[in-house]
Amino acid sequence: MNKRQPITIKEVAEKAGVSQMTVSRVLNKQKLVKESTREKVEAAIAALNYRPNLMARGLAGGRSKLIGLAYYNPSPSYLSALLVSALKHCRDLGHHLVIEDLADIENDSDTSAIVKRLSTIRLDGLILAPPLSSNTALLKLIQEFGLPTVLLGNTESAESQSTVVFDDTAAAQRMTDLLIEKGHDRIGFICGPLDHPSSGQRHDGYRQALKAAGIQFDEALVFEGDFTFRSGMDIGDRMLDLDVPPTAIFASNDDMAAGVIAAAQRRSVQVPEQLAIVGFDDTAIAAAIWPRLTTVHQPIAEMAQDAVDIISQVTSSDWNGQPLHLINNNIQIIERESLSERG
Amino acid sequence: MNKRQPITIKEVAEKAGVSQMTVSRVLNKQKLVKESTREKVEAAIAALNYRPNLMARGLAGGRSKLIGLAYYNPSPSYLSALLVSALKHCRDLGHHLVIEDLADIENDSDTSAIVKRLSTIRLDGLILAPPLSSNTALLKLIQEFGLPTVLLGNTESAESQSTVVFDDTAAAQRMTDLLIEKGHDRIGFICGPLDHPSSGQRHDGYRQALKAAGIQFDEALVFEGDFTFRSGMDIGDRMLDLDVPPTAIFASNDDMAAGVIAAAQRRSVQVPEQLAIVGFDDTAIAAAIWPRLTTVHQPIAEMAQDAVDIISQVTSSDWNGQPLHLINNNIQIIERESLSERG
DNA sequence: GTGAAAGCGCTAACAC
DNA sequence: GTGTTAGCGCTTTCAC
Repeated sequence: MNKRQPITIKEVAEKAGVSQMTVSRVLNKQKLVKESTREKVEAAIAALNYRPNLMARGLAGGRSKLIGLAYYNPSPSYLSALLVSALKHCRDLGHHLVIEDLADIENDSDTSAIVKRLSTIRLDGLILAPPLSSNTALLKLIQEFGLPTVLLGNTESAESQSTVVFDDTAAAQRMTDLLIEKGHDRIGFICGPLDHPSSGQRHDGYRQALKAAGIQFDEALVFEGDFTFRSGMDIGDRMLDLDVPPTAIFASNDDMAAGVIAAAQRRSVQVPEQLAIVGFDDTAIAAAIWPRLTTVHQPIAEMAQDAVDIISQVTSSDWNGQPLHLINNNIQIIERESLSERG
Repeated sequence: MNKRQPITIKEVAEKAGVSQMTVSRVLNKQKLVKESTREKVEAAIAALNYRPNLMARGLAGGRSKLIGLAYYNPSPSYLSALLVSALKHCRDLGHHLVIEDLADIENDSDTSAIVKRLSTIRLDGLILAPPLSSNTALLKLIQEFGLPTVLLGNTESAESQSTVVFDDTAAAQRMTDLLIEKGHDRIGFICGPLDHPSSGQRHDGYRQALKAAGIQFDEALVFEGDFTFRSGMDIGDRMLDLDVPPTAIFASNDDMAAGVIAAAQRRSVQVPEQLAIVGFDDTAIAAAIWPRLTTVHQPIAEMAQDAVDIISQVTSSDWNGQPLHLINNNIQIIERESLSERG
């Protein structure tokens, strides 16, 4: 068909018998166009099968319709969940997602290299997944650069940038409560990497629940993992090697919980009869192992959608300049087979 | 710093005391610039911290530096592997990845809507993940549209579009050989969805290996799954309910193999002692369960990289117009705990 | 409510 | 080797 000669706004204007400007107005859904004119233009657009050129729009106007999503060393399952949802919502809103894997962000010069890289694409906005969202050096550079940004997950810093967060503390507390309710009082905890603020918060939630239940906190039952299956398995082994092993283990994400299950199965410890194991996030892996994980459902999809919405709003002309802060309070515990009443 | 007033090529040209064109040549690494001039320009670029504007480049020249990656209903683990590698290679080559989830591609009108959507972004090229790469209606439309495309995974159609494929048949045959070698002769097979050409090929490889070993093919041992964990678990249950269950099960991907392991564990069938289970792909889940999966390593990362390379080549000026066809023969079986010598 | 002119930042094609 | 002249397709003024 239209092999390498795409229809332009000019041709649409001619066909509709109006000026380019009017077509542009229709395209941008501006209100100051007479209904009959709008219809004529829309007919011409449809007839010619016209598609606006994103590049030209980006150059001339402000918006590029491109939203960046940057991450660093994510858990694959978290990333997929994030991507799929962000993508879907972008599509609905007519945006496109540009993915940036900020793999080599180790020192300050890397950080500025990344900002440079981001600045050649003319992103309308940027979504930062944890733990990037708490990398203050990066945040500062991006802000200087003036790119609207949404921070995902808890961050200590940013009042000045929009955020979408989950109440990790409350969620971890709820999960620990459940464990206690099921009769456990010797509960191991696997913490996430400390560069994720949510790691500390999940740990806090765990401790608060213990305290509320009058259970003595035992440092020997807390280990730090790195969110990988592998680390969960290693730590599971170490916990089971303790003189008095825990009767339940709460891992700060599903991958590590799956690792603990593997460690238990390898040494024929029955789950959940001899050892209950619970996770956090409710990503795909939680239901893809046996026994399936009881886990905290983190509404990653909703949060991704909110992040896209915020960029979309911030980009629009009627925007008061204030950053938005969304707290997602949709805390749910998904109960599956990896936790049962303690016999 | 440069809040909303980015440096342009003009300023660089002034600072370096040359014309915009010369700066442009340096930017595009063209050879016809005197070394001393090039150095001057590069110094100016560095001093001003200049970043070219992608939109302007895309509008003026041909290239947008944007590569699309489209998929439909992928297994999350396959998708992550693909993404991570494609992303990394894009970065190395100075491209950016635009992800398109073609979720609602069910009928022909959806197909053309998608092509329209793709046409507003000015993609340099498009990578199609299976099973999109064998959707002939989509392929035809994209070709008419004239967008350079790389098809990932086996496709029946396309001689006219570039491809990057894996020898699924040979790989499945090798895996089946291994199973036979370990003493199995009653081997269940879980086929993938039939809209993936590779499903048929993996099945072929399985049958060819049986034939070569003189083992009678038994239709009752073949089931069709949909690449999900869930379907693997269901089919695992059905296989174990057979009057004479298989001693080994070969699933066409890792997620389904993990499902079979879960089904076995749920009914306390020992893996691999009572039932050996092997998968295909060697995605993250293969090593994230216990026992870990023996599986065919599909070089997804290499293939993604090749796909990006092809787009990059096809985009460049010295391109003879012929589609490229890469066959990846890097077949490896990763042996882990889910398969052992039959006792 | 609509149109005309100008130009966003860059590169193609041609000069010199 | 390098500079000049035109646009790429659209949106922003600012007229009418």
